[in-house]
Amino acid sequence: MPELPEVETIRLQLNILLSGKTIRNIEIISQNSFIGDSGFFIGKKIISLRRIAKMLVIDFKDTDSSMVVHLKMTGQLLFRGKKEKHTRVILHFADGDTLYFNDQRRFGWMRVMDKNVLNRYIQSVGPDALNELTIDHFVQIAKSSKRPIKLLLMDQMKIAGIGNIYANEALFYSGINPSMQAFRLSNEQLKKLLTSIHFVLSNGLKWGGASRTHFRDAYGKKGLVQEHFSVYDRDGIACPNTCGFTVERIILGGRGTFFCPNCQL
DNA sequence: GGGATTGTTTAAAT
DNA sequence: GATTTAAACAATCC
Repeated sequence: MPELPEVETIRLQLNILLSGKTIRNIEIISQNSFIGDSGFFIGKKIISLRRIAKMLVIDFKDTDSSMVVHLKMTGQLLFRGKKEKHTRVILHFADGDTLYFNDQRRFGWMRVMDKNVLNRYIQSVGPDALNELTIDHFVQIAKSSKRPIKLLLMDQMKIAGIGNIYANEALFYSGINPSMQAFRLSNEQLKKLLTSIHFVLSNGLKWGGASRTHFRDAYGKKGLVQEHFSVYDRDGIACPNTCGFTVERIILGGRGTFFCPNCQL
């Protein structure tokens, strides 16, 4: 479930913990969890970590390839972890430190990615929802789409970093129905929505991410966002605005969608 | 044992 | 051709 705040939480931690370290060995426990030749990174030194949309990019000195990680639903990256049932890959560093990649459902992956391939991907994703998205660009994106606004928010090719949790929450804070066609929203509504997006994402980061089920930070700690959910995973529970209605759950684009039918029109 | 779960990709449809 | 929708996929839990 890691979305922008969760991945960014881990990136900030690992950037400090791993920068300067040299890979001694990569232990692959589940073959499918590491794509490409892991041997490529042995002896290579980490420069720093980047986040592209929901992916983590580890850059190394003197190479044209990076190590890219996608946590998908249940992935975890634990610094100095220990081997457990769902450990898929272990990075061993020259100084004896370790990084464990655990992934219960094995949807996530680590891979070797050539700079050209990575740059092509970077070109294809939209502006980062937290750091790059301007109101002008947001209006332009919204006005040119007939899709329900929630699906547009979650489309990484249009806007990068927002997943199901933060899409639902941002729409609640801006009082917009998730099914509303994007181009029908007024400039005023879009402005409010962008403010809400920045609000829920920066709060998500402040609280260390959402750990409803699997998410843990690099130290194995849970985030606190789930204690602040307004609508996500709260169907049948009273609207936080105490308007007298309860949160409803519908399916939109095949995904669970939560909203207050009274406060979000 | 079927349905729900996620983000991404690919194919099909408009 | 571009935009949009649907299905498929990875694997596991309840």
